[in-house]
Amino acid sequence: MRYSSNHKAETRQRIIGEASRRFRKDGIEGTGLVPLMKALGLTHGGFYAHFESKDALVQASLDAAAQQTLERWLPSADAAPRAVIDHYLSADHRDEPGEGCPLPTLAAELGLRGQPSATADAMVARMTALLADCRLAPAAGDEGIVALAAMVGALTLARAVSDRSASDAILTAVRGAMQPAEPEA
Amino acid sequence: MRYSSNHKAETRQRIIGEASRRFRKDGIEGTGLVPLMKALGLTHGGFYAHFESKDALVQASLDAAAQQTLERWLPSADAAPRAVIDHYLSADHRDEPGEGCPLPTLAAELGLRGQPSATADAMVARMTALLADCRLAPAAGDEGIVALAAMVGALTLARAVSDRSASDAILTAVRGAMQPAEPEA
DNA sequence: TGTACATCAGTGAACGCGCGTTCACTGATGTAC
DNA sequence: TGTACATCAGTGAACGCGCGTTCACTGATGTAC
Repeated sequence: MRYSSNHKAETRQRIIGEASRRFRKDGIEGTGLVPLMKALGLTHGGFYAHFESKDALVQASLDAAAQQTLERWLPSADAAPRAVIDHYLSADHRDEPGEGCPLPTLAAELGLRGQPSATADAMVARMTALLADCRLAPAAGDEGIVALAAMVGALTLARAVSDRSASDAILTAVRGAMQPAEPEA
Repeated sequence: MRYSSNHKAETRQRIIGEASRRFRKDGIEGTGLVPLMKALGLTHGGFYAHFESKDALVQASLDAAAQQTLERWLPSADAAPRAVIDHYLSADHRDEPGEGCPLPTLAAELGLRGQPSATADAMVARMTALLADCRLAPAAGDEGIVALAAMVGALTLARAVSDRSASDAILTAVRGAMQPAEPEA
């Protein structure tokens, strides 16, 4: 079977799209190439006509997920930053990891696979810039949970990022922001 | 070979200790029972004299890691909360996931395995109480990274926790704390 | 005190399974003549 | 315009491997007599 000139590129994009969803939803280890290709109506043997290895697909899919997430949010971020934040921290986003930000799902897995990724670096940088004017002011009674989220998030990101000094900067920034009530002398 | 009366209990504890380190360092999927038992000088067949399944070991190891982490930090937390926070957000803690807090490593994996754990609930509750008096005050220029860490951490924790209303509370608290600079009208 | 036996933590071979990857092959279509 | 051929995206069987789990067995030791 011979196909139209852009058929191969289209198939490649379909593989990346499905993979980027599955990696976020089921993790990298939890996503097999056989079921992935089958879901697209293809056989697994054809995979290697498009990618050198599963790792190459991981890289391409992570890039796609990062770009898709940023493209969806960046335009509205300046006009309505509240809406972006509300969506990020919504039950919908929590319950649909396959469609959402790749950092919470994939950062930990990249970190423990010993595969910190430059894509994570870039995404962290872009999101940080996006949030540069954001103040953190927990309501009374919520200080603990907000502090814990920042600590867990900081460690997760610091392990995922490939640039060592960027990783250090994440830890330093959050460490500096934490102001525990010191015990009375 | 028959052993002293507490030999079996000791072996069980050795398995849990090694597993809890490996799960944090390499992930649940990334930790095989064969290499795990071999590292303890045992054969894998004997595993099932101690645990019903790998999932049972995951549960026991997660409990052990949570308890160990809390026991190490709770005593000094009242006297020196700054020291606890500084260690949590240190390069050492980042680089030694096997010895550290199980939340950053395991929360995402539990969440995507669809295995939210009551142990995560309990650990989040204890840590939140520990940090209840903590104010968040990022230095100028660090607002973005601190905000991103809190968002990523919140989503990671919200996916790991088994109690739905506790999960909602994490999202709501962090959402409420985020105060973006609104654009000029 | 000495012997026979029951216990049971640990052994090691085997199971079926899904994984990532390889490879000889197919066959519809664009191209050359 | 009609025919022969080259291309190459996709097929499907096969590979070795490590996984979680099962199970018949071992053999040192505590217990019963």
